[in-house]
Amino acid sequence: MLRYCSSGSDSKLSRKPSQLTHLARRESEPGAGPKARDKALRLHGTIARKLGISIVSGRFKPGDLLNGEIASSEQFAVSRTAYREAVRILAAKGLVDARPKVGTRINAQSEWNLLDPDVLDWTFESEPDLQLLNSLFELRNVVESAAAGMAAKRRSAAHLKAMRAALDGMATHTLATEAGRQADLDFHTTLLTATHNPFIISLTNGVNAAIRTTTIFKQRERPLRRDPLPDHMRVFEAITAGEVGKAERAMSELIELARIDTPASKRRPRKRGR
Amino acid sequence: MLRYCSSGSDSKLSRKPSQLTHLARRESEPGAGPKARDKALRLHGTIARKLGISIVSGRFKPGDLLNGEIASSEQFAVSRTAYREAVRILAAKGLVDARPKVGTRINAQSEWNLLDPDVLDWTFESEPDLQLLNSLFELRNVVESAAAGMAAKRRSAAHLKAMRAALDGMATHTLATEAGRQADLDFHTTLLTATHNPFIISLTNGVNAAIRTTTIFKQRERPLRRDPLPDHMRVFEAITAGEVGKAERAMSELIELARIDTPASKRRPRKRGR
DNA sequence: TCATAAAATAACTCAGACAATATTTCAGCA
DNA sequence: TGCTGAAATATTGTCTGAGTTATTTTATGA
Repeated sequence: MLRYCSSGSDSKLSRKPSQLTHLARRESEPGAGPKARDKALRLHGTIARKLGISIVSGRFKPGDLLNGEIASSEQFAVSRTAYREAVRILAAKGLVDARPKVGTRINAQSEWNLLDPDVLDWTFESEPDLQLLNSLFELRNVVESAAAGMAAKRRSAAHLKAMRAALDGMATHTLATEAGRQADLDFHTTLLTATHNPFIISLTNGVNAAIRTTTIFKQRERPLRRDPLPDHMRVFEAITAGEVGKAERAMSELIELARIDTPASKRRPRKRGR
Repeated sequence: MLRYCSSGSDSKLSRKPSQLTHLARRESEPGAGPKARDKALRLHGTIARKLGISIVSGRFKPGDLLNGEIASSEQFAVSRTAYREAVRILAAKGLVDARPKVGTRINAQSEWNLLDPDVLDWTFESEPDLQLLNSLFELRNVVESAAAGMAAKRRSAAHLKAMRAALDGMATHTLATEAGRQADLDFHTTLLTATHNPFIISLTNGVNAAIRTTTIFKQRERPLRRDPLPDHMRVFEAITAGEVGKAERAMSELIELARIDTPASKRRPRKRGR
């Protein structure tokens, strides 16, 4: 019996939300971790996030109808305005479809913008499903390997210089430090820039961000198995030499290494039976 | 349809239809304005589209501030509510960033969700920029070729059957008819389904839709150069035989053919200077 | 039976007020 | 002077309650 009603919640006022008390805020988090996730979400943003997680996690299923605006806004203890803006966000990402007289219906998964950064974030927020994570690495492998090949053809001297600097940064600081991770990110960002393909840049940026947070999140449990620096060096050398195939293969190895080091997906999914 | 939560709140208070005051009616445009491609876009959708096109087309540049909500809503002759929901859509797609006291700022292109179906649509709405279109075909080539390879490994008998049926449809009706184009779409959709990778499905669906409309739009100017059916057959045969590399190469050829047949990009852009 | 019109319902739009949030300004003090 | 912190300010954010529109369902008539 799923219900996202606030029945058990600490709603002070039963009805008449005239001056609603400040809802639970999610600022705190004084951790020294990356503030990337700290975006100062507003009311509509938090509700979109809640609903979005409920949808991508499967708690709400495609074809289901959300409750009406009045009912839903009351459940969340917000105004219809805020709730509607939240729904608007979800509709913009293809998760739902709102129509007069019909209601707000959850779309089929094929309609979702799965590669939207927020949707990716919500997807891997709760349960980093193993199957799904491997699918994401599969796509990343395809796209980023090709990107390395393009970079080998199209990189400029400035690109090479920036990548070398990033590798130096990775060497001095390790990946355990924030500075080291920043250098890693710089390397990949520069490589993508060298492709001169805005779509590949947009796609890979979002995907890597999602994977990175997933990785960081679980990182404490155990250290990296292998030093990723040599693999990065191989990619860099191939790009410097302008060897397309070599760059592609080196990047593919690098990503496969990253996949193996991502805790949630230890085993290779070779049981892809039909 | 199951509903979340109790449906107890059926507050049917008396809604007395008091005398109707005629509000300010927005100008009823005699069919000339926005129409055609949208399926019953509402007001906020229409404005989001207008603004979105202004942004992706470069009329509004990154870093610029949009006018304030009151000014903008007056400019569009809509309420602040509708305008705000439009901005919310754009923000959900990464095009803008709205913050109190600062205003609504247009993000850098690297922040945009370029692969969002709507953003793609808006991008190729006005001016199918040659460079950009080739970048999109480049991505499509990478991803969909790999998808064909995956399909060769993972397809089921049902997939093969559906693809064969689609090919038959393409043969009987030509691509000049709607039924033929539907069969073409079915073929590609089935192929993607066979990859079992939701991200690749989501990505390619959106990209192909954008390319398709661009192609269809310009189609009248001249007929196709070459019959695409043989190329499709080669892809199908390779997938049937389970030959990964062959399927990848065949799909790559197919996409290259499509690129060449897309009017906006006649010549190969080989001057990709660094 | 089918086409057409009326009713019902949900999202949609409107208007105006107030609140929250950053930026900017400026007073107070070392 | 130069710095710190509080207040003014401008903009988005949220709330309320009403009326409007689109779409489905039902009723009606030929």
